[in-house]
Amino acid sequence: MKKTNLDEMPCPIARALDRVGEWWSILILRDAFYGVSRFDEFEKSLGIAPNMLARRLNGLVEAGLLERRPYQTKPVRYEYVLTDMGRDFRPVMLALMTWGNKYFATEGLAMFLVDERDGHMVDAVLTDRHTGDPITRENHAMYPGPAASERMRTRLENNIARRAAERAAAAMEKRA
Amino acid sequence: MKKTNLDEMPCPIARALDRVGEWWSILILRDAFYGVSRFDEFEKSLGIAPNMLARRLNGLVEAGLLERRPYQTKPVRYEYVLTDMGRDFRPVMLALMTWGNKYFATEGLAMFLVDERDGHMVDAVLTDRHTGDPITRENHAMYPGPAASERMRTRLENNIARRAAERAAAAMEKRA
DNA sequence: GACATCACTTGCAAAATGATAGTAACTGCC
DNA sequence: GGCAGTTACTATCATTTTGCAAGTGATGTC
Repeated sequence: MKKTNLDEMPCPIARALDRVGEWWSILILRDAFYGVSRFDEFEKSLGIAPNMLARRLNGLVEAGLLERRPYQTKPVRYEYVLTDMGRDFRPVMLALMTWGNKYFATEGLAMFLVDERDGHMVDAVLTDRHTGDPITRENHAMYPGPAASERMRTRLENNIARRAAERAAAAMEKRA
Repeated sequence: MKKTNLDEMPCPIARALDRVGEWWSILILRDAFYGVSRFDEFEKSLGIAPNMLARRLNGLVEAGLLERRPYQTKPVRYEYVLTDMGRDFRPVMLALMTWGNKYFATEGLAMFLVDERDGHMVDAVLTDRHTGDPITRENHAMYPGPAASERMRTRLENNIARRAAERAAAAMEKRA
């Protein structure tokens, strides 16, 4: 979350991190997904210092993930609620949770995803919306688009070429 | 990426962030997914100062996402490659990319996901591995598991109760 | 009128970041 | 044999960020 000027950085991952890449931001969003919205709730829930919390909340509001809105007058008090952009961040959070559960839930699960229609525990996987196929290393790769920088295009094309070569070698292997 | 002692923090999201939550870490992983593996490649690709790069690479190795291994002797030179844990981080990256593309690709796409079997562009969605249903705000929620802290359990249960009440109210509305 | 609530701000020490420069172990070239 | 080039770093240090502790202001409650 720093000097990165966007012209030099068309990468969607870098731009996303520019919004949520600071230490507390994602934890604040996590709480927002639980329905936490008030300053003191965040403060207690996270154990964060109030000045840090104020800085991060302002940052997330500026970034467009949270909206600061008054919930009472006399005295005016504000709460912080997710915008559409913020709500759309949920898949990232769930992917992070899935990964965390897989590797760091050494004393058992602390939380998991449930389908509330029938109460079953859900294993979240990324799939192709169109075909329904799971995304895999074997079948899927990133490709440069029209807005890619030169550097990015080169990197991605190198990767694509390398993968093609590997596949060709594997096919040879199989035939032999 | 700091003082957080794990006993106080069973949340899988917090633990995940403890490993990859620092500013450069995820960008380094992004490059690793493109096949970048050498110190100077990362340095050039990211435009990062070498001391920072060394710190982050060491961090990611310690965290278990990268493996440092010699690729030549005379002189010994090391490269950094993804471990299984690192490779499993890919869905998080792709979710981040999807979100970034949706909101910040103002000059057009810089990169996108392709199914290389037929070359079609993929829209990645999180789904239930078992049923294939997409994960939605309406149908899915986080539930506390056996390893949840008291605070976390309370927060999640509050959220679940709030959602149930909202659903009940919505059902009333519909009936009327 | 003392106390509590809530959303913050201020001041400051400690820690992290990052620009610049340097090192170490080689290889290849003339 | 010497000198540039490659690669993977480390060292130094100014700047920036973090985060603890304390304070503030508007209001309502006992």
